[in-house]
Amino acid sequence: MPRKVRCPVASTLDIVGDRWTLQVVRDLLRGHSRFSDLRDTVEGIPSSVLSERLKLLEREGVVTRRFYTHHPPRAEYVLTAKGHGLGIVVGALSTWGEKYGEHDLSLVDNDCGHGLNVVYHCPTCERMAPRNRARMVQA
Amino acid sequence: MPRKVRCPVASTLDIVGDRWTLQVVRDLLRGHSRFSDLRDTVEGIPSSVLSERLKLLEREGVVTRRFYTHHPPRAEYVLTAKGHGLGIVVGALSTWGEKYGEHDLSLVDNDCGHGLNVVYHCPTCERMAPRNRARMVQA
DNA sequence: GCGAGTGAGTCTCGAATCCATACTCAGTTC
DNA sequence: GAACTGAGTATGGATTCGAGACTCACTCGC
Repeated sequence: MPRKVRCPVASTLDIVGDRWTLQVVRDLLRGHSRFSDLRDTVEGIPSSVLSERLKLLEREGVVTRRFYTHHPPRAEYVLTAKGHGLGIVVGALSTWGEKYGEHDLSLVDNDCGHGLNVVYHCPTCERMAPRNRARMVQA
Repeated sequence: MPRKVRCPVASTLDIVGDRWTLQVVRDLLRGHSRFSDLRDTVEGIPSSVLSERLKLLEREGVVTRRFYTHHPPRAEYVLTAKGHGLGIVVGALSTWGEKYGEHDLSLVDNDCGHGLNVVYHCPTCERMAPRNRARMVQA
């Protein structure tokens, strides 16, 4: 139960603030949707933890569970619009990780094939904002 | 000890994948730099956890510890360039949190005062990329 | 029809973290 | 010189994590 009104960073971290959840979201974004698929692609996750995280994400409206077979119950997990919104968080983590380490995955634009960054953008002025202009303020 | 070469999301989460670390970074970005200051602004953090996180962040080159008084040793923590790079991650969490809940803080452009978003950007083509064009690929 | 296999989890239990609270230590202020 | 402050450390019970075994309901090959 989150406290009444708080910092949006804190309340987001209540949901995704652990080592695994955003890796699950990453792989859901990449099109993996079945339990066993996620267990294999999210390296090192115990199935008990995966099971818990998926339940939490479902409660929070980030994924929906859909049965594609009922008779042996076989579920797949798909991101809601809210869940897709977490893509940019995963992208930001990826961008930072790519910059400061060597990895075998990277984030690219599917059209042009170039590497992508994540930047601040003011939708009102329709322009990008440099990082040092971003401030958190009391509403 | 991170395994050799991995997903940049996973290795970033090795450092910041917990409930507190990105809240500490958020407040460092807002200009809070002393231990007691952070303990008060990061709501609910136990001082032992804050102490541990700051040590980890220092080891990882995200913050540096600087003594502004030696005689009673008084330290302050400042973000490195690497640490400032995490700002965009905090921004992305904030943007998502603001969209899906009520809060009393929000992320704005310091110049124009409008609310900020976080978006993908291709630095090569110098244009923004819609979320659905972002892909993680094998390098 | 029967044994092996598979997908989607649950169970168990020792190990690692977390968190609240108390405490320390070196000055500083009243 | 008593109380306070800033910057942590220590302790110990509660919680969560993680590896692996287990379950359950089928399906497939023979």
